[in-house]
Amino acid sequence: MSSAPPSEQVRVLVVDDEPNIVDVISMALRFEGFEVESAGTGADAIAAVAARRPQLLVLDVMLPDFDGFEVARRLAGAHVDVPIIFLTARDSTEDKVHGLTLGGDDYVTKPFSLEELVARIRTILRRAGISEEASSKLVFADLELDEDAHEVARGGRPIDLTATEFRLLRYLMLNPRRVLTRAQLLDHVWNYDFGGDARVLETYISYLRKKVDLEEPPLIHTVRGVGYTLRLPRG
Amino acid sequence: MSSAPPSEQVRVLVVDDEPNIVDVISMALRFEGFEVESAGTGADAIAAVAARRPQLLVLDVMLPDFDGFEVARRLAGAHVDVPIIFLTARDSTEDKVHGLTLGGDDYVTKPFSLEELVARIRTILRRAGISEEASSKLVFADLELDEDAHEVARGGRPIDLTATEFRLLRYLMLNPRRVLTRAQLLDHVWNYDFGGDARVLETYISYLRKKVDLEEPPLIHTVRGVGYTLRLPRG
DNA sequence: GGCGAGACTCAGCAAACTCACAGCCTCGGG
DNA sequence: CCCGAGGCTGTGAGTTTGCTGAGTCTCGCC
Repeated sequence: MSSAPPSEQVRVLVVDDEPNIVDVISMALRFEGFEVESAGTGADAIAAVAARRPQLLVLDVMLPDFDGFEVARRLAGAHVDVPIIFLTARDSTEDKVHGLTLGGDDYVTKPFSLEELVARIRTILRRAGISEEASSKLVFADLELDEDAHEVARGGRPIDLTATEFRLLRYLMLNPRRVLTRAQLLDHVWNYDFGGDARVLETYISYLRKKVDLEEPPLIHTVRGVGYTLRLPRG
Repeated sequence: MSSAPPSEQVRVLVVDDEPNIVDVISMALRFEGFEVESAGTGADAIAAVAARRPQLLVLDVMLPDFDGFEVARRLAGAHVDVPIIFLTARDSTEDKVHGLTLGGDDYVTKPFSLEELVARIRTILRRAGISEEASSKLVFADLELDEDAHEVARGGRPIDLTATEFRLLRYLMLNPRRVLTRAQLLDHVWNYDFGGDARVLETYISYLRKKVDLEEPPLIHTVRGVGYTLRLPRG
């Protein structure tokens, strides 16, 4: 939603054996302007990489034939140098992934929010020089958010945000002046399997306001019956 | 109504097993300049998509054979990439819809107002680049309404409207210079199952006038015995 | 194992909104 | 000019919606 697709779309290969996950990720990435292929096994993944030469892999570590690390190893062995984002469960396999962020790679633990995944993808593409966008900074009025450094400042004064607060603010800043519905915010900022009380959103808006909007002109506005928006006070 | 149909009409497929709902939606959309097909079951829907290649689906989640999500899944499986607006009841199924705003998709909970539905359709077509209109702004004389930002201004001065006032004004602005009957206004702006006193309409016209039409040339005009219209004073 | 931070739930309060109603006003026909 | 139907608007009740402080639970860290 944020941006129009560039003249040349970036090709991404999504590898996961759960069709639901593949669907959700594919939809979101297509919508973000990526060209998406998918595969369900390690073997398919390697074949698809050879055939389509994607510029980035989103790769589940848990695959029916051999695991994601093995896929990465084989690609490296074949001198295919493509950045990878690993999807991992929040369990023991998480440890194995730790060393991976050393290369161009990164990982995201399931369940994740789509915002999270897209942000990682953008970061990696930027680092790899593939993306069109050079900056990792979002700016609205005197509010700044650095996606890479995970830093936020208002009027130059740094602000500490928790992970959820950060994601929420980032999504708002990606869509300034547009009213985002509760559904959109919940879908993008919370994990894809979040099934809880929708009122969390209000709680976090409240938190954000207390940290970000205490001073001067408030930027976070409620649009009753619709949702929230980031904008300068009017008139 | 709003605008002359583009050289090529946008094709919409409406899927619902309640003939009443299909009729109401179809009529409204045809009136808005869409080319409308309909189907009553999931199987029919898939066949119709294959045969007619609609550019958008309005899809009830509750269908006699298999549900709307399944239809979506099968279409995705067949690599048919068509945006979908799901119709859902305000109950447990509402939860399942969670995640749908991720892709190009969206949902509307029953009972909805036709204005609501049409607004969502326009937004999605705009986002998907299918619509002829790139802008989310409606303009009539010095009155402006931004659908994305949910902002209204008269002569540059911002105006605060409630949700209902906003829908009513939007419907008027979508049909400038045309006289809209009370029935049309009630049907489009209020939920289709609204059973209350038709005099609400007058109340809201009154509200709107106080907010929008206080200054200079009044734009909202009563056509006695018929309805209301948005136009410049004649003479 | 205890502690603290963060994520989420919950409930009560406050404000805003929707709608009904009723009396007044206006328009247009006779 | 008078009258009636149709339209307008102030008042207020009932409901919805949103905000916030307090509490629970989990998890990582010491």
